[in-house]
Amino acid sequence: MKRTSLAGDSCPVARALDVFGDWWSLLIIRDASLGRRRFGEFQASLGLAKNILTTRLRTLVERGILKTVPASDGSAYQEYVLTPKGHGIFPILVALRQWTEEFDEHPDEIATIMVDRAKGKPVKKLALLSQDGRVLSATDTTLKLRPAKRARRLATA
Amino acid sequence: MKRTSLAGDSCPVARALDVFGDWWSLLIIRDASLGRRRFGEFQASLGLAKNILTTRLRTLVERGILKTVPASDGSAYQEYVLTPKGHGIFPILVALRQWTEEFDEHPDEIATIMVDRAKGKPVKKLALLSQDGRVLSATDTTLKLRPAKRARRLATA
DNA sequence: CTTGTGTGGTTGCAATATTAAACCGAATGC
DNA sequence: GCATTCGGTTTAATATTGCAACCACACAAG
Repeated sequence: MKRTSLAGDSCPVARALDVFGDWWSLLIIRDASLGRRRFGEFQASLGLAKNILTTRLRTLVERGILKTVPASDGSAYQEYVLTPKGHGIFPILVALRQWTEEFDEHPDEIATIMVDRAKGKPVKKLALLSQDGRVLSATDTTLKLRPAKRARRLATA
Repeated sequence: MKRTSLAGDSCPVARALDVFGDWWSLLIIRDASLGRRRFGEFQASLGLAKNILTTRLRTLVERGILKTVPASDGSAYQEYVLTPKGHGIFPILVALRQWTEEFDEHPDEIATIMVDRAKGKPVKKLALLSQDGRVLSATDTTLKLRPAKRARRLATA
């Protein structure tokens, strides 16, 4: 089987999926962003096998999404918290949430809505904007080859 | 293995992952949003086993992400194109792309950048806005229980 | 200090998914 | 008509997941 690795892929979507594109990682990250920190909290919340949770936490730490912190409630156990790189996944969670809110067949089964903490009102949909502020749809965008980074301070001739 | 189904979960993130959260589906959707339509195009582009591609395409069709259209270049084969529900996944792809662009250890390996088709300039980062237009970070948001939909036209007393 | 319990894992084994490769019929191309 | 491509299906080998049992350590009570 050997899940083909996407780490060397040139597509940024594939590269992201290589890091947290498996069945559980994003749910662990979601839980972490909701404030869960302990092994037992994740296990109880997600209901996954403990050995799987162990390996997922380990690779998420290896990849810089989570870090372990020595303690928090005084006990000698460790906790798992998001790094900045892990917090950066937040917009992806929002996008997933909003897709379900818009397209799910049984939206009545969705338990929660995301609100602006200050006002308590639902957030707006994520919008993709151009540099001059227009809202862009998929068809308004295209991909360009990334310009090669020019070598600094090295003469090209 | 029996991947535990997330379809009945009350979390919208989990529900989305249940639909296209496996190793290949999002990459197929990415390819479809780039205009690929044929079985062979997907297989060549992704390099996955053909039987897996077969089952993935079938479940994506079942779940309303893709639909088969009878032909397009006159040949008697069928093609796979995104439904509106499938096109709705676009912001998720953008969010994944932007996460890699911001946090990947080897950003020089990313081949493409997403640009505004009209102007050719890079798009801005997805922003989460409140109803009154403030940009929200993860800590500016919280989750609230979804208010139950009240039955229409039925007196509550 | 000894027993008991909860936390945070590890280890086996059975079940399942992925892969690569062979095979195959129908549709095209020549 | 003949070879090739397209779009799969089948098969066997291999990898991953899930479940359950086990285990070590920390901590608390006595």
